[in-house]
Amino acid sequence: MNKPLRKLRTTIEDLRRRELIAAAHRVFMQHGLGGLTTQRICAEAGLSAGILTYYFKGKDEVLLAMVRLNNRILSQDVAARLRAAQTPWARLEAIVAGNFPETVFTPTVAAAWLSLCAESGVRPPFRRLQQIFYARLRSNISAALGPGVPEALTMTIAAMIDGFWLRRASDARLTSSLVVGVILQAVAAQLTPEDRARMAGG
Amino acid sequence: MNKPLRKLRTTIEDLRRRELIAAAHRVFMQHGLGGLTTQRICAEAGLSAGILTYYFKGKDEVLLAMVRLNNRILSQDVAARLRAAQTPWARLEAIVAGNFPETVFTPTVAAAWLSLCAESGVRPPFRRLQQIFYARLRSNISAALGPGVPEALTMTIAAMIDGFWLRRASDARLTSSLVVGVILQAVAAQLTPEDRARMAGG
DNA sequence: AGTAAAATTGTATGTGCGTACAAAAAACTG
DNA sequence: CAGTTTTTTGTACGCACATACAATTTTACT
Repeated sequence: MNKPLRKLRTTIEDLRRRELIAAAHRVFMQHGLGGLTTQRICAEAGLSAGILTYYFKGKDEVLLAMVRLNNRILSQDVAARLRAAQTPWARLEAIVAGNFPETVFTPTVAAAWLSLCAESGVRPPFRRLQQIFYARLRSNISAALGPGVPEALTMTIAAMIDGFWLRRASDARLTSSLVVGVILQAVAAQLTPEDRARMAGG
Repeated sequence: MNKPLRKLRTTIEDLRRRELIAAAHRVFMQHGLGGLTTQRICAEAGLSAGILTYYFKGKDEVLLAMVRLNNRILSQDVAARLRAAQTPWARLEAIVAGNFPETVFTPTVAAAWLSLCAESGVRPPFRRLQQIFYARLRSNISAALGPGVPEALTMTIAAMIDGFWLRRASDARLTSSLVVGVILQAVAAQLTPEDRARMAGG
């Protein structure tokens, strides 16, 4: 009888993997990709230094899993807000606001996010994840805007979201609500009156 | 007579410093902040490994000087374009286009730039330089737009510039001309017809 | 030419990192 | 409880880096 043994094995293995990935995520948020060391990850998880290579092939595997977790968290937040939205305009608000959660839009997190984007530009696996993430963002924006709205507007919205995150790393005064307001106002100014009416309607 | 000796001393010292800073800049553009090692800097300058600590207090001094050089290059490019511009709208075009030089707007450079921004969020000296740079960018935009145009528009323009640079690190298709066109179109759409006329006029 | 100063080299030192691994501890099985 | 497997620990190795420094070469001046 080795069924329960195997089951426990995988259970503990999955548990530890999740713990380490979550710990890596917390360390990443506070120290960025440069300060994300195996020692710190294990310490944050309350485990010993060498445990990482027992459950993972190496640091990179943890990193990729951590990025996936990061993307999942953000996407789920946006998805929840989208479900609650009733009008196209409310859906746009949901996407924009969802990309600037009050408690997360901090210089520290922004710097961490930037360090990841910089790495994404150099390392193909990270780049792929980044592209998937962006594709979903673009798709969400396009869907919210509806047909007939130019693709260029989608690009500018995505660029503004990224741009304000980049700026946040160095700007202590930037707040979530300010940024969301500015972006939404800019979008509204670029829509035709008919589009505005349609999106406010339903 | 030690006058010429002193002169030569400072001349060579200045020369070497400039060479090392320029070499650091080239290495930075290609390898980012993470790949910017003292060995590589010295090799790029055609000098030996230990020379760096002879002319600088340490790596950080070179880094800061390198960032200043980087900002100066970008600022001078924009300044030259601004001098050639005749109308407010042309000045705005100069600023936007000047932030996306064709030969520089590449994934490699974008990744390097991002790695610097990430570091700026964490290290105060870098942050200060970044803030100075941004202040000038904002000031240029505001001056080009002229009085009466809301501050929010300035923010969105700056954010779009940063955002497209961030995106460029992961997006192989993004081109300079495309991005400049999209930004200018977005700005035009947010201006009142009167403002547009005024800016096109003179 | 000769000598003192300056400039450059090459290497040594200490640090922090990722990873490998043997030993210890814990958990499970019959 | 003894045996076996799984899990965890602590440490050790190799590598890359920034920096310090003694040795060497080059330059400047009389």
